[in-house]
Amino acid sequence: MANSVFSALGHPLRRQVMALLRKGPKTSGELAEAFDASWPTVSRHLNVLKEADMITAERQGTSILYRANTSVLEDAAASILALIGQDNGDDDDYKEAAE
Amino acid sequence: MANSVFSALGHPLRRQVMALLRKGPKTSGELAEAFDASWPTVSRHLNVLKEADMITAERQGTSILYRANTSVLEDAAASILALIGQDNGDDDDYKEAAE
DNA sequence: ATCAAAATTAGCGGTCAAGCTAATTAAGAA
DNA sequence: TTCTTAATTAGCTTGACCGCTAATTTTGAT
Repeated sequence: MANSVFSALGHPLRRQVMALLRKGPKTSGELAEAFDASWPTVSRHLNVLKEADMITAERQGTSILYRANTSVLEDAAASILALIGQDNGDDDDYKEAAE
Repeated sequence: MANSVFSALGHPLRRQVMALLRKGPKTSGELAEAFDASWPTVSRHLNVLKEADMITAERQGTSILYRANTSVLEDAAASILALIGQDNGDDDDYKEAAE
């Protein structure tokens, strides 16, 4: 969902995780070592990304492999562009519409 | 900056404000009436958007006109696409890089 | 069964976001 | 000046987020 994806992107560490995963899957340990933050802290950020469906986790023996889910990011970019597109969505009243 | 833009997009009311402003400038009052939230609440959301440089405010007599700043959203969309692009940014170590 | 490594969960303290009502500023009209 | 309307700021409460250390789970090896 849009809320969780944009909120997840709001933290620089999480954007950097996505940038790292762009180049291929990585284990939690590899990701944790790439940052100054403690391992539990990185792990929690990974969980935020997973909740937003931006990454997938797969057990690989003793480690867990994370992969980026690029389609969610494509959708996010598209929804931003829709916000500034000229195609007219002509309703003006958002009362009761907020989640 | 990326942090504030994505965080701002994390709230549905703020995305809806941007969607409304896509169709032309509006006063704070017009925006406040479009939502269920109280006027002060909407006003604070507008301030978040302004801090993120996503809108501009201009006094117009007794009202204040808000306009969308589309270039910031274009940049945001581009930076998401960069996160999933194939062009190789070959550094793997984000230690000390987090803000 | 035991041990070590990988990773998450629990728990704590501090800060920040979100909503409201009430009070205050700013501008224009009478 | 005084009054009304537009909008923000102030103050408060609630809940979420962020970082850490310590404890727990899970897997695989001995």
